[in-house]
Amino acid sequence: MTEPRWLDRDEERMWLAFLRMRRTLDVAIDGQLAEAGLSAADYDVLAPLSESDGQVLRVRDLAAGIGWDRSRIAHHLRRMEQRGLVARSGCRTDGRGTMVRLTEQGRAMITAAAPGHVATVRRVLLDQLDPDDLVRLTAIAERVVDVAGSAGTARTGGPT
Amino acid sequence: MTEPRWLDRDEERMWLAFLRMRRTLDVAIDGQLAEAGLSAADYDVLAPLSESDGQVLRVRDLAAGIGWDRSRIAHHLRRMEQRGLVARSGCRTDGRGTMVRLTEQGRAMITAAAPGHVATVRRVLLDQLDPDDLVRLTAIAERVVDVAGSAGTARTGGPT
DNA sequence: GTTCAATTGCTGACGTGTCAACAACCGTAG
DNA sequence: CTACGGTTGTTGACACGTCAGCAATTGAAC
Repeated sequence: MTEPRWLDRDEERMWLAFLRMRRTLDVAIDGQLAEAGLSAADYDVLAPLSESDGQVLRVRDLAAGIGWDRSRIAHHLRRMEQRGLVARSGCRTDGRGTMVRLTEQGRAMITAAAPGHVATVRRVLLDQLDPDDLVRLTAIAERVVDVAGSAGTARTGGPT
Repeated sequence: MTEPRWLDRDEERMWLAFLRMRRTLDVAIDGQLAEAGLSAADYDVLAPLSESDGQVLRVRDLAAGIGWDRSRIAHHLRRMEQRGLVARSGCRTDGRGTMVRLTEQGRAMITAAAPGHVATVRRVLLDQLDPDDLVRLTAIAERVVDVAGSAGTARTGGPT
């Protein structure tokens, strides 16, 4: 791999635009949520909780649902508990487990933030896509996830 | 805004796939750079330096080029300097300024990492796009950046 | 020259994410 | 029952990014 194939003009333009779009979306979404007193990570945690039965989930399942590792969610739940957004309690059926419950305040926060969040996603991204774009972008994203996922351990270019 | 328009099935599918694609790209790119001993932030700093005349840039210009604020780049340059990747020195023409120079080791690191980085970007994203996708995705990204950029201060939905 | 706002870079404090290590617990094999 | 590997959640250490505040310097106004 001494002489790689560098990006041509159009490829570099796409890549730079893609990186800038990511940053743009982050700024818009983080900013809107911040107005509601939440971070994007808070929203990731609160959304599944608010949609679950009894506003309660096991930490393991919550983490798996949003793709976080145990360490990250433990740290974040501790901080969210200190802020009064969630409450933790032991799991009755599994001594190892911990249940997370949405507090009344947490429910109020996510309820207040959700409409603006959806509106922001719509405004900055969805409104910029015509129906065909939507289909294309979905297909691209799913292809990227699938290919990189299945090739997670496997090697790619060179001789195996 | 008591009754927002929620995402329909296809919109939600696209948004979730988009978020997963972001994470997939991050994991792939961060992982490849980590094998070369660099973080994505390191790469952002080293790439412009390696392409500049004399491998030297003023901190202000470097920060502006990659879109970082002064605080972030000051912190990161301190850490990179401790690792021997860059060196700082005063600016001769402006007493406030600081010049950053790529060290020999820093040059070696970016040189070693760059081919794999480009190959990874190509493998996980570019190779998944046919020529029409490339054009579409570029247009979408640039549109998102432009719209959100020009609407940065302005308001959207409500009465102006 | 003096004054003053703007620029530039740095720092400390704080919240965050990752890594390695740990303790507690479960399920199963024996 | 005991032993043991796997699971679950937590913690401490560390790197990172943001924010507010600071000191030094510049350039322009006077």
